[in-house]
Amino acid sequence: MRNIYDIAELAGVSIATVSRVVNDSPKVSEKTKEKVRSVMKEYNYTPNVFARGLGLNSMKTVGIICPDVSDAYMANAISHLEKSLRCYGYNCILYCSGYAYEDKANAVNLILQKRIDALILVGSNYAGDGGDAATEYIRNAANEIPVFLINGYVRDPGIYCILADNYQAIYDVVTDLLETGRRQILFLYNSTSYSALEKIRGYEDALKDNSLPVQEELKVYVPNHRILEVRDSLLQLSEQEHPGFDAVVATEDALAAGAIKYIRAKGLRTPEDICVVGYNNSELAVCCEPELTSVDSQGRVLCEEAVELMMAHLHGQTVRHKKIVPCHLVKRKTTDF
Amino acid sequence: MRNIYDIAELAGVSIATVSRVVNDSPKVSEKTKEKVRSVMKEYNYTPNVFARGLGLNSMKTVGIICPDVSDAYMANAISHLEKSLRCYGYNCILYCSGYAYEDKANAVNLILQKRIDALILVGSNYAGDGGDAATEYIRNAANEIPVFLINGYVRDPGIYCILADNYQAIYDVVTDLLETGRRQILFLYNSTSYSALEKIRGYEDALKDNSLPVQEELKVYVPNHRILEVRDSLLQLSEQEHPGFDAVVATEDALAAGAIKYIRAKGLRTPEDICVVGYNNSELAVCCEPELTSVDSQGRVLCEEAVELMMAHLHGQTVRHKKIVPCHLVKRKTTDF
DNA sequence: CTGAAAGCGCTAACAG
DNA sequence: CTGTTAGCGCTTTCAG
Repeated sequence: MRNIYDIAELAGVSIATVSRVVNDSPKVSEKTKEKVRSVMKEYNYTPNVFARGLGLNSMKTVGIICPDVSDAYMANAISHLEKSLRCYGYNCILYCSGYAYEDKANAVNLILQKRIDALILVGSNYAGDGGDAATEYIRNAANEIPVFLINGYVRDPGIYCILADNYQAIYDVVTDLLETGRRQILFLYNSTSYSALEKIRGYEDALKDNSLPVQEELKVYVPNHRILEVRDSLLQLSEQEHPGFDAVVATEDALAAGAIKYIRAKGLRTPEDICVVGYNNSELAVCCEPELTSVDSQGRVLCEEAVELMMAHLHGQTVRHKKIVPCHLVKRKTTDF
Repeated sequence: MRNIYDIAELAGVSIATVSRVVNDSPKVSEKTKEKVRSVMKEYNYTPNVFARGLGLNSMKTVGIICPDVSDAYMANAISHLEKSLRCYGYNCILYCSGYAYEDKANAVNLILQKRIDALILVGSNYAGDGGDAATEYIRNAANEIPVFLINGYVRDPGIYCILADNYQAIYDVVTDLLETGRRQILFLYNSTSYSALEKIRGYEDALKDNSLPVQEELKVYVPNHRILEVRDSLLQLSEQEHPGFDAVVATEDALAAGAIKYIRAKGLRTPEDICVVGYNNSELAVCCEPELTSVDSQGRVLCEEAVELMMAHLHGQTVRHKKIVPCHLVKRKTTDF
């Protein structure tokens, strides 16, 4: 493995010139550039990233943290982020933090020490429930490097938020459901993250705007997203005194899949007896039987926007702190509109 | 942001001592360690990773390449790898390469420049079909740093392979199917990667060992893993002259899910008319209706083994070049055994 | 346009 | 046990 001195000698120039060629500086004659480049090629020279990092205090690397890559939504997001970042010549270092506050804060602190150029937090879990205490570590991080939240929101300088319009998406879905005559709409969720809160708000507002009461029993929380467990929770619910429902709006496809399993277990039909709407438009949606109507939360768009914003910021431009991307409902067979 | 000189001065020692404390060298008195540590804490000092990398020529980072993190199997693997590696204090840099040969080779070359300590290639796509030309870039990489293949196999020094016993898994499944009287077993695959080849071999051997012929029409290749497209391929097949089948063994749950959709579309029943067995035991398996019997390919175990091997190797121990992990069939409702 | 030289912050002999 | 010092390979003034 040769270094810059070798190349300089081989090319008959100084290391400064080699460095300039590597960085494509305009103040080197095309002729010397040619010469140096050919030598670099011949000896298969690649600059040492550490030394480079030391000098520039940057390794063209951005940190990505998500609670769990094995979650389909996040995996998808990371896939898009990685791709977009690479287009700009940036690498990704990945950290899966888990969901606990302490673990998340810890992950952020650890990854900051890697001298990354920017930090991306995937998933609205990082915004907590919007409370100040829950986001302190994010604000600290933003003091050192720009922080980008995918689908989270923290209002503070240095923090940039790219969000799907989850409020509107749910508002619209519930409104649609109401219009087709559904009256008992179950809201099924498994998180109280920022975006979950937004979805709840959309649900409630749609009801209110149609002069319908918000029934607490119709907002049901399940502790995870395992399909069969969701089904069982619902089954259990139906054995207690529960008002019953003729539609379910879920904050995630897996929950909706659980609802479909429930409907089947009860010998009911969808959409006739109960409509179901999922969220994220994942593989699960089409795997369901019947196939699930689901809102597409535009993960790819969010990620691409985030990277674009980041690049603008890194190049010294001032960028907006918040960007909202509309969702899109993909109608399949579990709804009758 | 302070550096080692500041800390040295503040603590009244030399930078060498600070460095030793940072690296927890045993040849520093507890007393000075205490002192230095307290100063580091007080001023919130963290060593510069670049300078450190320059000196040690390592940043405790391993490169992970997979064709596509948005694939459930790979996302899962990466989740486990990341977790295990972090336990040993290693970071991950991630690269999603896509499936094309050139892109894969390119990814490997790019990531090598990052001076990673080891490289992990996730998915048997990296072994190609076992041909020499298809793995040249892997062997090149292994010349510089140890390479670990998750579910791939390349026999060459410096390359370590951790594999699920896919051959045996399929062999056993097919044998089970045969024992319950199935005779026309469709083998559904969408790749000719190393592990896919192993699975085919398991399928063929099981037939042969039961004195049954291998019918080429029963090995059907589909170009992707989109559930509905798989269904359509099968539907199309049934419209042509095709021997028909009473069981399907798929190399991936999504393909099996497609088969289930097909069965439903034809108005048939599973398992009565057609048994279905999937692979990887993913979320999709339980989302299917009825729930899918699936081979658990032990992704977590594979990854943990890989990291363990890697650490042993990095610590100078000699480790075996190949490790095979048995699979495990998870029986659900699409089979009658 | 090109070169010389001073760091960047840390590690690792080498001396005490 | 502790300090001195010479790099690690590159970037970047500052002169020419």
